Amino acid sequence: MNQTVHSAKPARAATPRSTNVAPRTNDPERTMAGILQVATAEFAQKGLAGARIDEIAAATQTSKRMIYYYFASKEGLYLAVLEESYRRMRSIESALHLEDLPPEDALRRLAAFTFDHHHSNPDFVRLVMSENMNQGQYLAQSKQIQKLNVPAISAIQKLYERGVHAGVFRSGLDPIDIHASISALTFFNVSNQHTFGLIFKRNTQSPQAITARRDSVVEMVVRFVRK
Amino acid sequence: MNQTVHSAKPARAATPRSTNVAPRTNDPERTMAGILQVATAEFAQKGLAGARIDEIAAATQTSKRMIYYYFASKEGLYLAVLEESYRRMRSIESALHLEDLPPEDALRRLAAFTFDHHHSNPDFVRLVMSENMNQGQYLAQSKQIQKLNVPAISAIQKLYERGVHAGVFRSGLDPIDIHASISALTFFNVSNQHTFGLIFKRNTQSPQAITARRDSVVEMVVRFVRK
DNA sequence: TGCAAAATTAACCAGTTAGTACATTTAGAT
DNA sequence: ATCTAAATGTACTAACTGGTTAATTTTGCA
Repeated sequence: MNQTVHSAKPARAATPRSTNVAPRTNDPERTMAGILQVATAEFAQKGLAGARIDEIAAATQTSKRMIYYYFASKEGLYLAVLEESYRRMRSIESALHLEDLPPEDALRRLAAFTFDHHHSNPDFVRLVMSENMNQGQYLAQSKQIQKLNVPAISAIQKLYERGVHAGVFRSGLDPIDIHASISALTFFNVSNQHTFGLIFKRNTQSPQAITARRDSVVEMVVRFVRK
Repeated sequence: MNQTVHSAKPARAATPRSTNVAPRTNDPERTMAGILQVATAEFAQKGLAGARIDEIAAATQTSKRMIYYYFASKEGLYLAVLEESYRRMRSIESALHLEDLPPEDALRRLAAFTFDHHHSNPDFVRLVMSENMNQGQYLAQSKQIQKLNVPAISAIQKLYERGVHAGVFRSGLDPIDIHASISALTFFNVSNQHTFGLIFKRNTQSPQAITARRDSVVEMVVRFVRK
């Protein structure tokens, strides 16, 4: 499947060798990005052990050799995928502007947003599941990732403290604990959809079911902190 | 590692062939149970794709041949492990006697019990994670499993209805939705412990942390249904 | 323009892994 | 005691899979 790359760069007509074959164009960034994109889908779908380097290579516009050239090993590629996914995830989270809303509205918005966020990024959810199956051993190797948490917590912390001062939230709660509950409720909805749907014979992913579940999750979070 | 099996059955001194080698004793049930036990640990640890039949065989007192004799394939063994785990899990759940308690106490007990249940059965949690990575395709094949859900829901349903009639729970809630929330909060605590602990630099599994988290989960559930 | 480093390709390889062929032994029924 | 079916062990294999070797092409720069 080595089709012509419709790159932004113009395909120069360099040294036409034998036939009218398009010349190779070097584009490291595009090559890496392409590999990462394909690998993300593959690892999210099948996990680290289930993913196949050959299949990733086949779905790429480049070759297997390039994977090893840029990422050194299957594990190296997996870690790169993990880091990239976390980074993208956190960057989206930042633009929520919870400061402008009254505390309870802000909390509702945060919970609903997190719910939708997980729901519309199943690949991220599955990568996190996969990494937990690996006991977090790859994430533990990442120097970059462990810095990206502070903003998420500081947002919820500020919001919570505003609510306490305004007299609408009860005091003595732990922001990380609140965050854990929000994550649990919203993550599970995606991560366990298959077994849960199967056992309770419910379509948990219909638009109605999703809306109802989101409302329930938001309500649960709000009632937990409300005075 | 073919040591003598200390079976309940007496090792008959049948036809001493050449040396003083203990004679083989046929014990299908023990063989199957042994395979299942080892395979449960292996699949829970590494998932379907990561598990190795050779390693399972090596950890058993029997041979690889026996795995295929009784379970036909790696997938067959995996499904058997999944079914057995679900069955064991549900059977423990049944003896809770929630009927004897006032509704809110019963709900607290149910939530706390589920929390402890997941916490002390990480292999089960990991098998469910693994099966969700497989999109539930193996659980979907199981005829037996999908019957075991009714008791869990009917318990929570009765409890909830009692609470509504007693005027302590608000009405209009869906028992399965309540169950989903309890499951989410308790399951996540085990399933995502590695990535969560890593990112928030917390030991989420210390006795104190576990107790605090359980209290928080129970409180959250109760506040959700309370009037 | 020439050249060294970076980027890329294609073919290849050795170890692993699920699964099997075949011979043998045990258990229970007659 | 004999016989048959169930149970088991040993050794093997074909395909897969992560990774590599070695040669080639492109690119930026002096």
